[in-house]
Amino acid sequence: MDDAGKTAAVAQDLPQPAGPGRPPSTTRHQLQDIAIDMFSAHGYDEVTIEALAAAAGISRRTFFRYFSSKADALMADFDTDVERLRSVLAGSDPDLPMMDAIRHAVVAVNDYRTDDLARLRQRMQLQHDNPALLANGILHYEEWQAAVAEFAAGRLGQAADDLLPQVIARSVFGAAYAGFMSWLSDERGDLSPRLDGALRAMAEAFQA
Amino acid sequence: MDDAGKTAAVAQDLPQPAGPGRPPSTTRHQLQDIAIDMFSAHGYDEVTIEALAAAAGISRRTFFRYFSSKADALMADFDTDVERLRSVLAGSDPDLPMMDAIRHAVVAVNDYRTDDLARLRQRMQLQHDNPALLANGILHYEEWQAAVAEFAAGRLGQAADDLLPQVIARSVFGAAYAGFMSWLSDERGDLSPRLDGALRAMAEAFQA
DNA sequence: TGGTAAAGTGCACCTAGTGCCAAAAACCGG
DNA sequence: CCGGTTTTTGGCACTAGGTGCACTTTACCA
Repeated sequence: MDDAGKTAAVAQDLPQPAGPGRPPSTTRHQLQDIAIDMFSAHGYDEVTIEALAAAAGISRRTFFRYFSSKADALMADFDTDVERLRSVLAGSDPDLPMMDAIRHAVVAVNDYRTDDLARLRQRMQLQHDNPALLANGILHYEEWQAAVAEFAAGRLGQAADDLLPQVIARSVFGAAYAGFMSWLSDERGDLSPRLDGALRAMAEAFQA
Repeated sequence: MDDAGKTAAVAQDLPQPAGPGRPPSTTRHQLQDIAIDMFSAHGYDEVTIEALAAAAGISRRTFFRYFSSKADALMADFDTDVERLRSVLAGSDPDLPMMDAIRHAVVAVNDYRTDDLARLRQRMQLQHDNPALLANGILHYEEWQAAVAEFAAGRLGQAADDLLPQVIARSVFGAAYAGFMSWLSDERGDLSPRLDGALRAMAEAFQA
């Protein structure tokens, strides 16, 4: 399957067709990469949007055409991740118990290639170190939780904003996030087993 | 026990002793009340700190001596809530199963009096309606989760940042938050049963 | 009455974010 | 080759949150 995995995230950034009008000077991904590097190197607060835009060869004003906020520069592809989560959940085996289906989907969606994983680690590290990034991140995670809630609701024959689907979605997220943090604290560990372990641990913990 | 419950939160705002130096013009609670009212009435984004400070009879600069940010104006007493959670957890019956202890503590800490509950509802509503407030809130909730994680770690004989305590703390928070949201969506419902129900639902959901 | 400590205030300044409008750079049909 | 169209870019002015610093106000105490 070559680099089809990468394409999923980059695709919408490179619509080769090139219709009329002036072509974009850069892409969200390019900007994200620059942002990750600069934030990691000098600290989030110390990097002004001015400097970031300059490094990318665009103007300050143009930066805000690519991202609605400075913190969002790290969330370029997360929204597509949520889309992938949605589709994986939708296509999961109906005979599989709900929690297993969710766990498999979460692990599958986060099965990045090595270099993407390194990038993700940098991003999570920044988010872990800087409150502003964590705060902003949660706004995106709401969508992630909504995706899980909708799936759970479908399985349970309830509405997505009913108590049980929400409890499941939000506690699953919490467990998954703990898995991410655990992975982050280990210099050399794989993400998938951490996520799987975290979600299994939750299920087990609440049986005793 | 009269209004001892209220005192817990207000106490540190009214240190009657009055040592040397100029006495404060107001309190964090007063400011919070004003903020809740103004935000609810005109919308969070529309209320400038200038206006808020003016309504409280202080200067813009002074506002930032009470709160480190505009959004924090709604979090005046949350940090003391976390302290209460910590002490309730610490004093819980060692024979009680961990999850029961956590559930009881969470419910107990959120057993507000009627008027405080109305205030809490307003606060949660604002937080639900405004992304900036939700984002800021999560920063405080990290402390809440840390309190639960430390308790769980103690019970399990692990470190607070080990995987399992973190999974428990973060999933419990997720479930509790779902309980809060459920309570919020009902015009007339009690908070305690929602929280209790949410935490029980989580335990049950992960057994099947 | 003067001193000291704590709180308030004014001011200058930086940066994130937005609205508006003009300029640049691609494409198209003639 | 040219003018029109479309899309992105960029400059400019402006608002508002947040901070550092120096100074003033208001209390208590000796």
